[in-house]
Amino acid sequence: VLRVLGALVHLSDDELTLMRRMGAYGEVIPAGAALGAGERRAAPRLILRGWACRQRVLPDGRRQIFGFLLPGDSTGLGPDRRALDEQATVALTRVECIDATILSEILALNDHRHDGLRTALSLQRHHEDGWLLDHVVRLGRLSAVERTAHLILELRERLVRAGLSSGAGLPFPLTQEVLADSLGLSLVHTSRILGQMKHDGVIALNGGWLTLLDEPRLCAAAGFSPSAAPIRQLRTGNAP
Amino acid sequence: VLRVLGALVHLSDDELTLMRRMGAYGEVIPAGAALGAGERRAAPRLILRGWACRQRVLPDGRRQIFGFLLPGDSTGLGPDRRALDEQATVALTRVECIDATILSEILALNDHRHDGLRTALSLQRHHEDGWLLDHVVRLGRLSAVERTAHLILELRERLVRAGLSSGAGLPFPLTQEVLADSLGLSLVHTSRILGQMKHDGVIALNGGWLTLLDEPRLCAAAGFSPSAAPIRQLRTGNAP
DNA sequence: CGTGACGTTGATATGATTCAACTTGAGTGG
DNA sequence: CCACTCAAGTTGAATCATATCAACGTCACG
Repeated sequence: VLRVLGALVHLSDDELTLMRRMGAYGEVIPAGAALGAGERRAAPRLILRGWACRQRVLPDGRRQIFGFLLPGDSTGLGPDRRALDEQATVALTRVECIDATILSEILALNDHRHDGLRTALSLQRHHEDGWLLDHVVRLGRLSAVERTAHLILELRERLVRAGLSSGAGLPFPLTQEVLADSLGLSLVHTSRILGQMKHDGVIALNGGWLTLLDEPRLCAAAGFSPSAAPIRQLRTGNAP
Repeated sequence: VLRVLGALVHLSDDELTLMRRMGAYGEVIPAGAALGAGERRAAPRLILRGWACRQRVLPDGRRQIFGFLLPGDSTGLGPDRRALDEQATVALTRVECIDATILSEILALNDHRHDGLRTALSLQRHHEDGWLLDHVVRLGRLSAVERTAHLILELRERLVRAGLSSGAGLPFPLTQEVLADSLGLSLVHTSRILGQMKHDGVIALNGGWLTLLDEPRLCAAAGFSPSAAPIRQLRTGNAP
């Protein structure tokens, strides 16, 4: 599963052997537990299997999920501190991952032989930042259906790249509560939206597996289609 | 105004002279215009005066603002590509800024004499990422009043650091439309929220100047107060 | 055969949007 | 100096989207 990362972003040379040796630092985190819990400063980690999310919980219990970590994704790896990496990371399923502290130190040496890995990881961080921006747009400007469809499509794309989805179907271990806390919706409303999408024959969902039954319609529902709504003028004034 | 940046983050040595020389590359951007419009790839820029924002516009005209750039903030400066820097940046007021292409190239040389500047700028990027995460929480989990109050407080803190606010009042050149597109609300609703806050004597707003009349109440409204709402249990099941 | 996690569904409440009208104040040009 | 225009803000009424409350179904697991 680790070659996922290599394949996912870049060619690599004897970096592969380095990565394989990292396998020695594998660990397993049960669903619901935090990655790096109990550590003063969470160690960098590479996810081999399972899903996790980055989240923040408000004092009154409300939760907001910033994004998801899929197999092949990493956290804490990279030269500089990153705000996302400082948020709590929680396993949503059983997660198999690698403590990449050593890897991080090796990369910090700036050995040219590891340039490939460095750029690969930096590219990944860049992607994650991009997804975060998409997330902002979802939360700020998309309707509930649009948000849901859009997130599904994002996850599918990422899973396809990671070799975990053929395109028409994808593993989908997310609880509706998790989905809701990610999309900024209530649990109940999320359930209704999903129910509606199933009823409309756009998706099917059972046993943690999601199937795209009508991809064009799903894409359209994601809202980035042309002429989804009449162009909203930016304050036209009271002219005509 | 530029020493704002120096004071804002870090001590510096003869980097100051470097920065002063950068003044030669000053430019003025009228309100409403995009920073870096017409450039194939937007040049790095340092803002001396005025406000700008990073935004994305959907095909159907909806707009989402990711965050604001205040005097002392920069865009495009730093070793690696950054997703935020690749979004459109638009001047909200008349903006005086510096084309920092040269500065960027100088910093890329990794001359140790400029370590201070590099870390200062990297810190700033880190801050901006943090604000983006706050923004996600606002959009996803705060009510309209909470969002508004919270954003006001964030802007105040930043302006205080930049020496542009004494704490009780701050320049506030944002249109209600801009505010709405930032907070993920409609223009009309934003107007009502502001009106209500004024009516309640929490803030006063005129002529682009915002005054905090009742800071404790504003902080409370920002929602991060204890017991703002009954603790929401995470799916308690149907026990009692 | 309880118990708890997860999902679904209905009824109702509320927060936010939309549409539309009306102000106000700052230019601008006659 | 006044009429005109336009950007910005305000307000009311109707409507819609989403939240909340509450109940119930189902399945897995001890």
